[in-house]
Amino acid sequence: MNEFIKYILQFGNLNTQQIDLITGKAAEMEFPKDHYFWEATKVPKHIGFLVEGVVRVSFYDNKGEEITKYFFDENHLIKDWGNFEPSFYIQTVTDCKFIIFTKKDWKELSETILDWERVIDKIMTKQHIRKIEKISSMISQDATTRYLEFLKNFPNIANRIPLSYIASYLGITQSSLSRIRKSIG
Amino acid sequence: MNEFIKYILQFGNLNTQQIDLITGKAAEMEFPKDHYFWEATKVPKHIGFLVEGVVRVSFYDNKGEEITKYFFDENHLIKDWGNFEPSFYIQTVTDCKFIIFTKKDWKELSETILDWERVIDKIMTKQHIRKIEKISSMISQDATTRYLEFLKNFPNIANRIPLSYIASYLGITQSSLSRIRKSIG
DNA sequence: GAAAATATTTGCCAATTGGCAAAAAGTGAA
DNA sequence: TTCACTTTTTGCCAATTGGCAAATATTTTC
Repeated sequence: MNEFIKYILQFGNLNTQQIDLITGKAAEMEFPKDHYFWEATKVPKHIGFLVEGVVRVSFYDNKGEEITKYFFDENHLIKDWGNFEPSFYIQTVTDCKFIIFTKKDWKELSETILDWERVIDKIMTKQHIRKIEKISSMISQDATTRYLEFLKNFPNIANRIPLSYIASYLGITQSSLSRIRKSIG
Repeated sequence: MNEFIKYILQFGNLNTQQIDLITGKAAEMEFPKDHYFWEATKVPKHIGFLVEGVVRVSFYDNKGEEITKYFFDENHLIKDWGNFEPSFYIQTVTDCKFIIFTKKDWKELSETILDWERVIDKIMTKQHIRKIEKISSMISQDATTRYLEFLKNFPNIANRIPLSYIASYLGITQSSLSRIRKSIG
């Protein structure tokens, strides 16, 4: 929980009272590895702050192949969780710890804490920009470089999640990734 | 100018008075094709709304090659214009029409118009998300598909700007792009 | 633990793309 | 127009990646 507050405080000031209000509404939730939120969106349909673990977002392309679109890791705010395109799947790829807010509670925070929405916007903007940097730096790199980049970004999961997740994220085939892995030892 | 107001109004309500305030501070500026802002950042260092034309952002990679990182086209708000990494170049690739605000005027708008910053944040968020969609859909596509995608996004410039701009944007060599062009007629 | 199911690696060959250099085409200046 | 310069195209070959299928390896289930 402290992680979350600490994270928020980087983007704006909050007094003790406001912090208490937030923590009062925040619910910690843990999900095991491989949990799909898709069938279970009922609960965390609102806002989820990923405290620990890695999540991936995937979809099925027009060939029916499942493509990993993003990975999220620690300290990532997932807003509009329920508003992802319906064809997107959200899945934990490791055990995960979230902080969840219901829509109602979130609304109350917006109304009570001046600047709340602005702080959240700032966070989302930062996340978006980082994502753009990450993705666009992948273009024009060969597959090996992209994989090394992935290893840097997600050092702890490479050998614990299916190869296919990473391969589709990198935009290459499983076989190619397997060969790349071999070649870099 | 109307374009700009029309665009803003999609993201929030403004009354006549507010609109007048905005248009009073907005300066239309035109720049010819191939104008680099880099050496001339003095003027438009603040906020620029691209009304007409296409702009590209580029940088030099570690091999000393100039890479086109983004193209922007109509109805794009360039915020923090002066805050692009110093190593980035901004250049018009066609004749362009901008609406420019000075830092001072912009600040006044923020202070006078309630929600102004929030509206702008919404716009930036939308732009970021679109960019993420655009870029990430390019990964895992072969070069021909990426070029066709580029043609869809920027239908009017493909044959009017240097091949090298497009090639580096797509992450391929000029020769490859030349061959692709030939192959798709 | 054994069998079944799933995931990964490998082999083989084809398609794509890169690297380099030369040729061709286009552009601008005098 | 002609010459110099820049951009684009092409040829040639190498490196990378894809596609498919079979072989291994790993994980799950019973």
